[in-house]
Amino acid sequence: MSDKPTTKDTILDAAETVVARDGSRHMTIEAVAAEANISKGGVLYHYPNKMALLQAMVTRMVTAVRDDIHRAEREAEAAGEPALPHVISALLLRADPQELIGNAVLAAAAEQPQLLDAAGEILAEEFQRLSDMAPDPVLGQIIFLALDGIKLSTILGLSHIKHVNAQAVNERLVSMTREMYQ
Amino acid sequence: MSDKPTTKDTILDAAETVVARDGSRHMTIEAVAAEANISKGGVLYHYPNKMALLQAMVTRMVTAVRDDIHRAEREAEAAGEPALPHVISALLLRADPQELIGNAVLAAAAEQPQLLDAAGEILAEEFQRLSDMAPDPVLGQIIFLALDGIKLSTILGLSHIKHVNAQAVNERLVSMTREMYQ
DNA sequence: TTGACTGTACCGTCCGGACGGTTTATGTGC
DNA sequence: GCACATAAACCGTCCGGACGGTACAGTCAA
Repeated sequence: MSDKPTTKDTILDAAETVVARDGSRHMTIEAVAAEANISKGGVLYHYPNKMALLQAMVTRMVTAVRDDIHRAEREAEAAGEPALPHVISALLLRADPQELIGNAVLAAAAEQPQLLDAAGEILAEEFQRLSDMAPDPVLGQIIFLALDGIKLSTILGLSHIKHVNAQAVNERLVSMTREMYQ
Repeated sequence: MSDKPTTKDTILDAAETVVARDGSRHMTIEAVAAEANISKGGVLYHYPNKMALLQAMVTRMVTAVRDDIHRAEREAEAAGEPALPHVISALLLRADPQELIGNAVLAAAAEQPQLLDAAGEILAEEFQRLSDMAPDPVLGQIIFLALDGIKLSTILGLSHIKHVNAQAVNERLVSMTREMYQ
């Protein structure tokens, strides 16, 4: 089931690669096709127009994040532990191929910011729900915001974190979460 | 001296408005010109090409942030207090016209990600220096990351914060900073 | 036979940028 | 106070190239 990625996913991967490397401005259908080793007609066969491609990029990202969250919650429940620390470290350790996921956000924001409205709603509800279940909801929010800061500045190439001991920051975020439960 | 904004600044404001409203993809020289009530030729008189315009947007943003930081540091020194809490609340309270500043980052990332390299270096050094002077540097980093999360998700229209008591988060970030010094 | 493509050609539109004007502001000499 | 010069600020138009999208004939494996 996980052997060969579908062509649709190959195309989405290629699109994210192009965005990360060249900027969303240069994410043209032709460029995506070339990156995916597919013809332009082939891309348009799977996604009838560019909007559909962007929508698919955003949807894939949101569901990937939500699945990670839910998986971490199930693991926590199975272990009889509070969910939040599991969720935080899951989100920190996300094995995004080359940190690519999230370039979907850039591409969508570039073409039409409203494309992100639905995604924003879903993620907002998710994070609201999670931080509300923390003993200290405000601190929970702050931790999620720090996660956003890490991810978004990485995507944008603002290298705050590069020079920093990222490992220390990660560990601290997890331990801060754990300490709320003591 | 501060009566009439220069045409150059009017153009930069217009560019940020367009990016925020229509997406960086639609930030064309014509669109910027229309927003600024200037002709296309007029824009190209002040910025010889689009790259120069983008560069100016980024530069203005970086210097604005740096100036805010330095001003807060001077105020803290004058009051004989530690700098960090002043800096944090200054950055939180930035009176960006409509939160526009920072769309420069989006526009630049869209056209050519390398445009942000220099800006990223400058901001990284600044934040490194600031968090190093905190009693707990890792916590300082985390607080700065939370600031990034707030600003960047606002720019991208990901509305995590909207539903949240933003006031409470802000106050908590400041008080967390203060508590480091006790 | 069908679905998943390839390849090429083409159209309409948009955009960056060049260019040649034209107006406006600022002196400068008398 | 005025004529004039000069440059800065700005306008309107045009061109070449790129891009999104369409169309369609052909390939090829299952």
